Amino acid sequence: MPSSPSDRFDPVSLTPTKRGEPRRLYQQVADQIRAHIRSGRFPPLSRLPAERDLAQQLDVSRPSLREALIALEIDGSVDIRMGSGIYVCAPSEAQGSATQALGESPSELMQARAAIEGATVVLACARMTPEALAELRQMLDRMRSMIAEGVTPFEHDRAFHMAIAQQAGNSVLARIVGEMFDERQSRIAAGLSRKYETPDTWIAALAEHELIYAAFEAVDPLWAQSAMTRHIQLSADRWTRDMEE
Amino acid sequence: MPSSPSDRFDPVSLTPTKRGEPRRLYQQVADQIRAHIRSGRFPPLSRLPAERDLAQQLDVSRPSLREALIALEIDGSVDIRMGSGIYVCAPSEAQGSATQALGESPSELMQARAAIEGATVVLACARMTPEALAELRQMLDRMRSMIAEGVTPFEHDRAFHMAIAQQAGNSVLARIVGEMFDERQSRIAAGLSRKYETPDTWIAALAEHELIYAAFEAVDPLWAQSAMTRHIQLSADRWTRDMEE
DNA sequence: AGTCATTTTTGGCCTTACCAATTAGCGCCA
DNA sequence: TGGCGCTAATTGGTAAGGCCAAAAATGACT
Repeated sequence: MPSSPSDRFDPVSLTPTKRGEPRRLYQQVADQIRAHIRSGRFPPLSRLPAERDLAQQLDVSRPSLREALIALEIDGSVDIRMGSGIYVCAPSEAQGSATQALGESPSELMQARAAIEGATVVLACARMTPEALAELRQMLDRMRSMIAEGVTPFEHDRAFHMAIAQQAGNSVLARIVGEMFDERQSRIAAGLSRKYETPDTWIAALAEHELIYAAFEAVDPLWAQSAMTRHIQLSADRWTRDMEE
Repeated sequence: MPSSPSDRFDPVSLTPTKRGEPRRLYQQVADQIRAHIRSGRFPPLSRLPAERDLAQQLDVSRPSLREALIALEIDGSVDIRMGSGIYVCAPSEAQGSATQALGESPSELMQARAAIEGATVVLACARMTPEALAELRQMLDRMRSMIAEGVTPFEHDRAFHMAIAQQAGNSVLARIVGEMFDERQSRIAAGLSRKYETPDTWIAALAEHELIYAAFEAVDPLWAQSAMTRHIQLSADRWTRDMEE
């Protein structure tokens, strides 16, 4: 057996993060709402849309949204008043996992990701093993087949970056890489243009992933670094381009 | 039947405390499960009944039970494994929400700092200005004079690192650098050895800072990067050495 | 008999649809 | 003007079903 005796627990932030691929839906939704709050679209003390409407806007079912709201209620981000509505708590007591300051633009986020993940791949390259390489290969293959089927490989994209960060053998770095990835995802969902999901952009992203993989296979840290940096840069370009259309 | 609207004076746990009578159902259910765990009916590491069965036993619907389970998952009481079951966490690391640090060793923290700040100085080097350089110079001079007076220049050390991160022109990076610096400081304070503050270690740290400054002055990104990486590495060495004495 | 691949079963994940309970606003009437 | 009751809006909770992942049972092959 592969015997995965070493996962579970890991309550890194307030929201449990499993290294396993599929993040549960309520966590993703909670992140999205948190991002909306931070971005100012849901100002403090304001009431957000009704459960049903919000569920539709975020494209999830109402029970899933309710689960996300419970998570947000527990960490003090929102206040749910029966029969009245859901209200954003004053930021003073919102001590949720990632209380970030405003003024962090998407491009800055991506630049920071490029810098940090660029440094991470160098470490990962030094500790790369045949097993980890095979795991990355498998992820890319599944990503490719999903694209062919017209499905958006959101989670596989995340899993690829996380697997590399994990391979760097530093749980602090892995945590930060994961948090920054989620932050981007949340903001993409926030600007609900979602043209981002056209097959073309995913094909391009896959090709860049392949390049990173090739660098790992060649055990070439500098190549891996530049490939990762370039991938995130291009990803940012695609993102902003789609947003402004 | 589940409702029993007005009994249950049991405002335990960290669940939101509302004075209003009708506590939400998921909170009541979560409390029931917590009680069962404490009473030994659900021993640690055991698997509790399947969702469907448990919902029936507690006489609530499945969505309500799931909401309760999410609350328990967030505060670390249970671990939900898809396709496998719901398991009671070991009491050691249950509760206490903000237990972020577990599994993140000090050496990992410092390695992550070295990687991230190493990448940050490269960006900062590219945007370095005479004004920023003068500011760094001033910080180092004040640091030197404080050491001479036998005062520990804690804040100036932080300010030096933060000024560089700021100069990189990326607020996301600056935030992360600050958070990681503070994380180390808090852990130093936790392990109350504090021999760390001997003048010798500060003199060494100052010399390393001077080296970083010299690299900036020469506008040599690679030199700056290696100087910063080395500084953090040596800093980690001093720290761990002092800790184990 | 032992081992590996395959199938079946278990169990969590998510959705649609429905009804009930509560609150807030509005108009009505004294 | 002020209180009262009604209605619409909104959250609370339930039921049933399909889907997918993980473990357990099965069977074929060596």
